[in-house]
Formats: sequence, C-alpha cells, structure tokens
Amino acid sequence: METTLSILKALSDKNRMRVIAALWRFDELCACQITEFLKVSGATASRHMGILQKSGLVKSRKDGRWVYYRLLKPVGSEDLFQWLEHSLAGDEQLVADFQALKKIVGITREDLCRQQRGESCCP
Amino acid sequence: METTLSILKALSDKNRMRVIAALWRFDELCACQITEFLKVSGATASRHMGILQKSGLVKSRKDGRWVYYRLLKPVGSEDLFQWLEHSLAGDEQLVADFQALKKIVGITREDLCRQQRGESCCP
DNA sequence: TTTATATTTAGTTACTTAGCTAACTGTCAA
DNA sequence: TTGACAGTTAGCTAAGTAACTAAATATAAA
Repeated sequence: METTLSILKALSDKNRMRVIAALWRFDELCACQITEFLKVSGATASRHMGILQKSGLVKSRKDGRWVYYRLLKPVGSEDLFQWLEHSLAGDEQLVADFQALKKIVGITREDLCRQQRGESCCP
Repeated sequence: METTLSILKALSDKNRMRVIAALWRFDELCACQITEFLKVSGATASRHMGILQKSGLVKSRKDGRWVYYRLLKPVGSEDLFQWLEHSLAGDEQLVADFQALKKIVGITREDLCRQQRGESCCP
C-alpha cells in the first residue's frame, strides 16, 4: 500500500507529471534542462527529482558535473502508464512543454547553463 | 491534465484508497459503514467522500436518511484500476478492512448507527 | 591549488490538507 | 408539528509540502 501511495503522490503534482511526460518523450534529460522547461529554481527541480527517484519512477546517472535522468517504469506499472498515456493524450500543457523542450535540447548544455546564470546570450 | 491530477490526488490518501478498495469488494456502502471501518469522525468521512465524488471516482445515492456510495469507474480508467488491482493485491491493511467490513455489513444500519452514538449494544 | 560551476541540502515562508468539534440541513417518527 | 438523528458544511489546528534563497558539496578548468 505504501509503495502504491508513494507512486500516486509522486505523480499527483503538476510539475512532476510534466517531468514524467517529458522523460517519456525525450529519453534522457539533464537537471539543467528540467530546470529550464519547468521554469523553477534548480533547488526546486532537484527536490522534485528526488521525490520521483524515491518512488522508483525515475533513475539518475551522473556524468561529471551533470546529472541525467531517465524514466524507470517499475515492474507491474505497465497498466498505470497505459492509463496515463490515454488520459494525457493531446494535453495542451504537455504539447507546449514538448515544443519548448525541442528548443532546449537543441542548445548545448554549456550554453543553457550560461543562459540560466542570466548572462546575455546574444551572438 | 487537471482531471488526471484530481484522480491521482483523490487516490493518494490512505483512507480514500481504503474506501475505494472497500467499494470495489462490497458493491455499495452507506456513510455510517464507511465511518465505522475507517474509525474517523463522520465529518471526516464525509469530506473524503466529497473529494472522491468530485474526482468522479464515486457516486452517491440518497435513500431517506441514509446515503449510499458506489464506485464509478470513469470512462477510460480501466487501466488505472487494473494497475491498482495488481498493485494492492493481498495488502494487509485491505485484508483487515475486508474482514472488519464483513461484520459491519452484517449489522443492520440502525444498530450500527446506535453503536456509533456510544450506546451499549449488549443484548 | 585555486576558481568557477552544476547540483544538492538546509532553512524559511506560504499554502494546502487531514483531522477534530460544533452548527446546520434534510428526513423520519412520535 | 416537534424531536431525534444521519449526513454535510464551517471553522479551527496541526502536519505536510512546494516554492524560494543561501550554504554546502562535488567536479572541471585555469
């Protein structure tokens, strides 16, 4: 029961649901990319990712200074994800997120992080 | 998205999940029976049932002084319930709830409500 | 080694929510 | 019609949580 509830709680926050949908579409995302498309502070994004990891829905991989996240559908959660897929198909917020992410993943991580520090990025 | 999140939020509380499981097993339950097996005040039970109704997971039917609740699987939620069934199979809390409910539904509603008012129910 | 930097942790604040009691509403029975 | 009573709503408190800033940690570059 506790496991089930922790998965449901992890999913019942809008920003975390957006991350799950994003990881579904874009195989792997780094912390700074998630911070960017959610438009929250890095610390807030980090906390959300911690909750998703604890619930077993996401795993992380560290590569130097960067941390990458992937979806990790727990065993037996196929039906849950099937429901989510149906339930969220064509959702406006998620469509907008995907478009934003297309641009974000097009930028190098270095440039993205520089941009987040508030420096001008004009050529 | 909001609909999906409201269903997830409704389900991510332990007592509400216990009610959902109970309604799954025992087709229909009245407010006083739910109050009894959750061991919370009538007001608290009523609030939980209100949240479940708003999310569309439960419907109510009034019969005189009593209110009866039924599970109302929303269209397209089959996969969600399938996942719940797998995920919660054999859960200890739920097994205990089912046993308690067997006794509770065996008592007439009149006796149950009298019992809840604290009067002795010795024969 | 020192500095810069990506991420996490700590600490704070504002908001949400589960629980309670008490007051209110609607229904039945005397 | 009045009293009893099942259930809901209102108002409160305590616990939980999402957001932020600032400090800490870990890694890469100078």
